[in-house]
Parts: sequence; C-alpha cells; structure tokens
Amino acid sequence: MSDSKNDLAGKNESDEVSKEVTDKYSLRGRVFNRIREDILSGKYAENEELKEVSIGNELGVSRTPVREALRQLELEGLVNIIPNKGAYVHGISQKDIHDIYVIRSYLEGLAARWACERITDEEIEALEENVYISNFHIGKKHYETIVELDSAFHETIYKASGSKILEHQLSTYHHYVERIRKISLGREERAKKSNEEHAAILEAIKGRNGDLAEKLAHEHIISTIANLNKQGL
Amino acid sequence: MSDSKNDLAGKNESDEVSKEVTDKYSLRGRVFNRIREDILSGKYAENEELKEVSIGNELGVSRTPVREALRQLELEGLVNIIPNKGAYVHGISQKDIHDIYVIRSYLEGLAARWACERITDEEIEALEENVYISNFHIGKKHYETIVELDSAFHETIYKASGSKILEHQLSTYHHYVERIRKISLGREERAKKSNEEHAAILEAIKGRNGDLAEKLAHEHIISTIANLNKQGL
DNA sequence: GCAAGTATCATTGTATACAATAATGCACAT
DNA sequence: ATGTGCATTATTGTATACAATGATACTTGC
Repeated sequence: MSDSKNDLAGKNESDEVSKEVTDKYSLRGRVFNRIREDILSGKYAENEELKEVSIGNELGVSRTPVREALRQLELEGLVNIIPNKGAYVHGISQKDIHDIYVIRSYLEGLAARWACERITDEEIEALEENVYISNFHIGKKHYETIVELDSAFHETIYKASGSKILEHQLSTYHHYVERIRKISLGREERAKKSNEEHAAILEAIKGRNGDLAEKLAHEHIISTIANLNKQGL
Repeated sequence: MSDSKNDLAGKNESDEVSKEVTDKYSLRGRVFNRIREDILSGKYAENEELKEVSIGNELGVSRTPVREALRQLELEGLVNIIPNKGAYVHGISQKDIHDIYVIRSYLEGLAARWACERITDEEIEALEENVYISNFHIGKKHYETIVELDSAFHETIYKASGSKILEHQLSTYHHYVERIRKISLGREERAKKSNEEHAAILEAIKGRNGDLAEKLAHEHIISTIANLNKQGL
C-alpha cells in the first residue's frame, strides 16, 4: 500500500460521513426530506392529511418509502399519526421556533462548556479557519456560503462537546430552524455580529474558560432571538 | 404458540391517550418498543447487527414492521443504519446517561420557569395531589407506584410549560433513563428527598417565581445525579 | 501458494398483494 | 323527511415478492 501523504485518494476513515441521520440517496431519504421541507416551508396546511398513495404518486414511488418517511416524521413531531386512520401535518409554529431558540440557548451554552474540556487541536483549527473564511464571505455577501459556514461552526462545537446525545439533539434543532437562520443571516449586519460572537466563543474555548464559553454561547443564541424579533419573526 | 402474535391482537384496553408518540397496539409500535427496551436494557451488544428477518421471526412478524421500527429507532439515535448494509445497535452508555441528566437539569429548569407563566389550576392541583400521595406510598415502600408518580409529576410540568417542543424532548429523555430512575428511587432516602424537592418546586411554581422554580428544578436533577454517583452509577 | 476475478449467497430496498379498519353513501323503515 | 343499518369504498396495516446491493467463497491463472 502506498504511504503517500496525500489523503485525497485514500479512504479517510469516515465513520460518520453524513451529517444527516437519514441518507439522501435512498428513496425513503428523499421522500423524508421532501415532506419535511414541504412541512417546514408551509406548503402543507396544518392538520392536512398526508395520504400515502397520493404522495407516492406525486413523487413517483410506492407506498413503502412514503410510509417509512411518515413514521420517521412522526417521531420528529412534524407529523401526527392516528392508527388506522391517517397521517396529519403537525408543523412547527412561530412559537415552536421561538421555543427551540430558547432551548438551544441553554444547550449551546452547555456544548461550549463541554467543548472547553474535550476539544481537539484539529477542531480548534477548524473553528479558527471557519471564522476567518466567514469574514471573507460576509464581505462578499455570499449568503449561501455564510449559512453553510455558520452550520459548520456550530456542528463542530457540537462534536467537540464530546457528547453524542447533545450533538444529536442540537443538530436536529439546528436543522429545524434552517429556514429561519437563512433569513437571519441574510442581513449583513447580523452576519457580521454573529461571526464576531463566534470569534469570542472560540477564544473562550481556546482559553478553556468553561464559564465564559457557556455564557457567550448562550448569549449568542439570545442575540439571534433578539435579531429575529427585530425582523418581525 | 399463543405467544407474541396473539398477545397483541388481544389488547383491547384503550380510552387512554398514549403518552408515547408511537402507538403500542400496532405491530410496528410493539416491535419498536421491544427493540428499544432490548437496547436500553443492554440485551443487545453495542454495534450488534439487527437483521430484519431475524427480529421478524423472533417476534413473529414480517420484515415490514421491523423495518419501520428500525427507521424510527435510527431517528432516536439508538440504531445506526448504513444504507444497503444493515442496522447496528448504537446504545446509550453510562456517559450518555450522565449527559442526559445534565441536559435535563437545564431543560427541567426551563420547563419549571415556563410553567410558572402558563400552568393551570387543574395542573397545580394534580401536582399537589401527586406530592401528597407520593408521600403516602413512600411510607409504604410501594416503589413501582413511586416511580409512576415521579413520572407523572415531571410530565405534568412538561405539559404545563406550554411548549410542545420542550415537552416532547423531556419526555423522550425521561423515558431514556427510566431504568436508572427505578434504581434511584428504589432507595427510600432518595425517594423521600426527591419528593421534598418536588414540593419545593411546586411551591415556587404556585408563587409564580420563575427564577426560583428554575433554580430548584435544576438542582433537583443535579441532586439526582449526585445520588446516582453515590450509588455507583 | 496466492491474488484477482467471478459466482453465489445473504441482506436490504422497493413494489405490490392482501387483510383489516374506518369513512361514505344508499336503501329502507318509520 | 329522517335516522338506522348495511354495503361499498377508501385508506391504512401487514406480508410477501422481486430487484439491487454488498459480502463471501470459490475458481482459475500465474
């Protein structure tokens, strides 16, 4: 075998490749993501019935993947299933979104605290790079990229927390409010401030200051909530 | 032969709306709960492969309900599914349990805070009754009942928080650690102290003192963690 | 003897068939 | 005209059949 230092060809021990729990490439995964998007984007009305055959026909698949997707969405709370009766949309309201942000404000704080104890040098480097590159893209108004970098920053901290449970939960919430985050980070002013807050959190983590890191990460989310309110969301 | 298959068909008790998202009376629901219990109780080894046909045969059902159950467990994080390959146990470790308690310490605090603002008179009465009755059963060492009452107390607060999201999440965590809670409350000393803490939380909520309620609910869980450590868990 | 390629098998992914349950509408009695 | 009961229909629940993919073992060429 080759001892080449180039990683790019070799298999890079990726036990957890996909961020998403549900894979994107199976029919079930696609149906799942599609319905979820349609619920989160408001395409389906609240309490609307989701019939397996209808959705199946619409997406060109059979009932089986649709059923599996609906059962998963039930567990996520986005769909309400009444046995032998049907599946009904149970979307997230404005209040739900607000609740998620408040919950996140606590859990992001906890994640930052734990990250202080367990973060690796590679992860710190990734965060530093993230903040630096984000600054560039904010200047260029590359909003798509900004959102992706924001996700990556938070996900890195989730992972650095060393808690599978916390990482899993925060990832889910993070995805839930993705639509909202896109709007929030669409304002250059907020994007800039957000990245400054990221930098401060990073410094606290680098300094292994758990109390401060928790406080800053907590305030980062509170600050986001305030911004959303300012935008009338 | 009147084993698994017939057990489920005979269940006729209803009337009560299930706390669990997943209904208990469909095959899928039964399979789901069964596998979950088996993972949480440690019957399956970590990373053990869960083959659809094997489990199906074992429970006397076809692959379909098993698949659906596995897909749901994947979303709960208890099973890791590699597309086209298989489903693998991803159980919760001692550390996971500890993490859950710490996470809960924050979220229970938040639930108590929110409950101060939104709790109804009926819910307050239910909590008062709960504390009173618990005291009785603690004296009688009715440990089964004590655990149920403990669950009911917390679930009532979750509901009183008025947050669908928070309620859903805390319920899930609460169930996750049910096995541990049974052990914890099995010591009379802890059961007694726990109920006193419940009483204090209730008083804070009745007084609509959000800061205090949050603090007490938070400390209630921290206190539980300390007790678990004392028991070597 | 060993490695590469291939055949075979095991297992999952998807579709469809059949069964059970709930919803709907119509006939009929009052 | 209306309410009840039955038949019909629509929809979900479960089982099975078939397709696709990955794992395994064997063969074959060297």
